[in-house]
Amino acid sequence: MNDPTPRTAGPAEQLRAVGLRVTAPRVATLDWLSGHPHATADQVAAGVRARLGSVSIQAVYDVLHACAENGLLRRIEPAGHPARYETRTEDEHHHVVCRLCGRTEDVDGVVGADPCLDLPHAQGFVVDASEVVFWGLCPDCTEVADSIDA
Amino acid sequence: MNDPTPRTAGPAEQLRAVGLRVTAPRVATLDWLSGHPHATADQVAAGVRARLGSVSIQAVYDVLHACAENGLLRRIEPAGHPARYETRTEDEHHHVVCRLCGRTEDVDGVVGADPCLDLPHAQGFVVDASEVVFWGLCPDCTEVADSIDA
DNA sequence: CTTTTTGCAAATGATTTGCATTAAC
DNA sequence: GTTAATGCAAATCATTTGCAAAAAG
Repeated sequence: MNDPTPRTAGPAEQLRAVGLRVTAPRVATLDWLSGHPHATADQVAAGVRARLGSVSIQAVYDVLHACAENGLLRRIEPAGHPARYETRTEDEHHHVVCRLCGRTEDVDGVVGADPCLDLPHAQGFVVDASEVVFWGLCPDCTEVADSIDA
Repeated sequence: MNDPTPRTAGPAEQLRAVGLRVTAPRVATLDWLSGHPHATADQVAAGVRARLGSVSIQAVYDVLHACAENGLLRRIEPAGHPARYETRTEDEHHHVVCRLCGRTEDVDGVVGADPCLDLPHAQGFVVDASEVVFWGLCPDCTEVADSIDA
């Protein structure tokens, strides 16, 4: 109960824990994003505005950037699509991305602490992270693609 | 000798094989890129201009796009860095990318036809490709980072 | 009351697009 | 001679930056 940064800490506690000021846009962003994973900056802005009224898109970018820098958010940047953000930062999981609409979903269990992705050094690089993206079509876009082919 | 599209087909043959017109910018791009993998559009433009004289950057983009569309080039888009291109399209290999300078190198053998990356379906998606990027610092940037920390 | 955030406007960087000109086939 | 590829200028899109005003600690 008195754990300074419990697993289920609210946005305000999380922000304080990493030394960021607690502001309405930040709390609203973290809170909204926890219920809407893989949202784009625009979607976050819409969600935050629904709660707070007008918030500039630059402020949203600043919130997302500050939180990502401090480990409160994870940023996903699928090639050719706007970046997406999620609050799930604890575990290593990967993503499936739709080539057409950019819809992004989690992929669990496929690549865990897999030995095949352990690579401390390669070509003299000091590697600190590995990232897996699965590309394909989401259910909706598969339908659309099929109806065009037919 | 008479194989219409031999493994080691030159740029011109490769272009004809996929039904693209053979032009100087295209041949020069494919040829130069085969000796300079993981180059950016700007670098390709510089390389092509060294051989042909003035070639517009838009023409280079068009060449890269047309060739990538037709399987003659592979495009790599590391988050936060300009896209890079390579002529190695036959096999599934992955990449290490430097967080600072964007330098990109091949990673072989680590993730091949690995069972852990086989995923025909996920969340209802029809998956057609998986991509692995290893993030870190290249030898040069590691040195720079160390001298700053010190 | 000091420092960080926000808002607004303008800038940036990579890439794409429209259209007339030129070159491949 | 058609059709596709180039050059040039202008546009686009996501994101960043500079600076003054407002809010957090």
